[in-house]
Amino acid sequence: MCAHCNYQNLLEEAGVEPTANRLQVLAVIGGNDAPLTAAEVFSTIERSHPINRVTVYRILDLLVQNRVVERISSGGRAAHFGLAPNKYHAPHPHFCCSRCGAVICLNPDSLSVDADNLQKTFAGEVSRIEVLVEGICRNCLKQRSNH
Amino acid sequence: MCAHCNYQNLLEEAGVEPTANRLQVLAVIGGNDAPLTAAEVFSTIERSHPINRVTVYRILDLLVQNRVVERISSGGRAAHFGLAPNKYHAPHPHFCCSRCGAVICLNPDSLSVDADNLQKTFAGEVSRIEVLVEGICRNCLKQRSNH
DNA sequence: ATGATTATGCAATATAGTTGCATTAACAAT
DNA sequence: ATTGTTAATGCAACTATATTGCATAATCAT
Repeated sequence: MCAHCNYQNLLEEAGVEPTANRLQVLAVIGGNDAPLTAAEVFSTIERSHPINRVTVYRILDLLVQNRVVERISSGGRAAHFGLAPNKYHAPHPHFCCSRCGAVICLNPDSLSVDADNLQKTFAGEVSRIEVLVEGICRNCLKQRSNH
Repeated sequence: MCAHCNYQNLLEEAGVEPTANRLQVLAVIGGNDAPLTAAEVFSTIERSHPINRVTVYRILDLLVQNRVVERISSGGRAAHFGLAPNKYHAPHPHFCCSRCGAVICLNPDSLSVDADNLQKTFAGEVSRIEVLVEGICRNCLKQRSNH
């Protein structure tokens, strides 16, 4: 759904063989405006094309490993997957509704994180900073005020 | 382990009946410098006092609900639990080692988050902002350089 | 004591993810 | 074309984590 993203190129640039299944997984994730769970990716693909659940998990791992896809820890149990930041997609925080479990991408500049001090006080190697905003989404707020 | 925290008071102020099990759970969490999984809390308590696994889950839910304890989404599968921010404990980011799974509390001012724009662009109700730093911890870095 | 409410225990179940091994596909070297 | 090699996928079984429903025990106000 993103005009800039050629999924075939994304995979090749990451050094990942662009098989049909991998392209499907990536297209489903890239075509969604909110990050999806593995189960959602699986059932979406399955509607049009037979694929195994385990294959989806393995492809997701592979794509996360190669930074094509980003694993987002939602408040709930299942991880969510979205396109990893790249030259067309700025890193951005995610919102998790603690009522309905929805995961939503927030505006990249709705929050700014200053990590300058981190290097000074922490001895590990940092690869990624994830910001998770928790609360009640608009829909759930509406429903709650209804009674 | 925290001189300021009286667990009994913490529970009472939160409106939670301070039963023996709840005090144990809270003491184990408060007495640890890094957030623990439910399984870790359970097995720690179990060593000195019989308790059911499910009870631990229920108490953790209750304490999270009442903001005595904070649920931290680590990179891995199991949630981690630490003391929720209160007047003696500033909110702080957490580090997750993607190699060994360790979860570590970072310095409260190692990262600063500016959420001013969030209200302007987001219609939900925000209750909490969680910052998760992912990477390789010091120990794993050492081990890796050993061969 | 009696009854109501809350907390805990126990067994069963659900959910998410992983593993081991078999099969198939892709492709290079004869 | 045939063979061998590697990579990708499928399938079944399994593991880890968390949740549920219902029974029992504890607590507390009458």
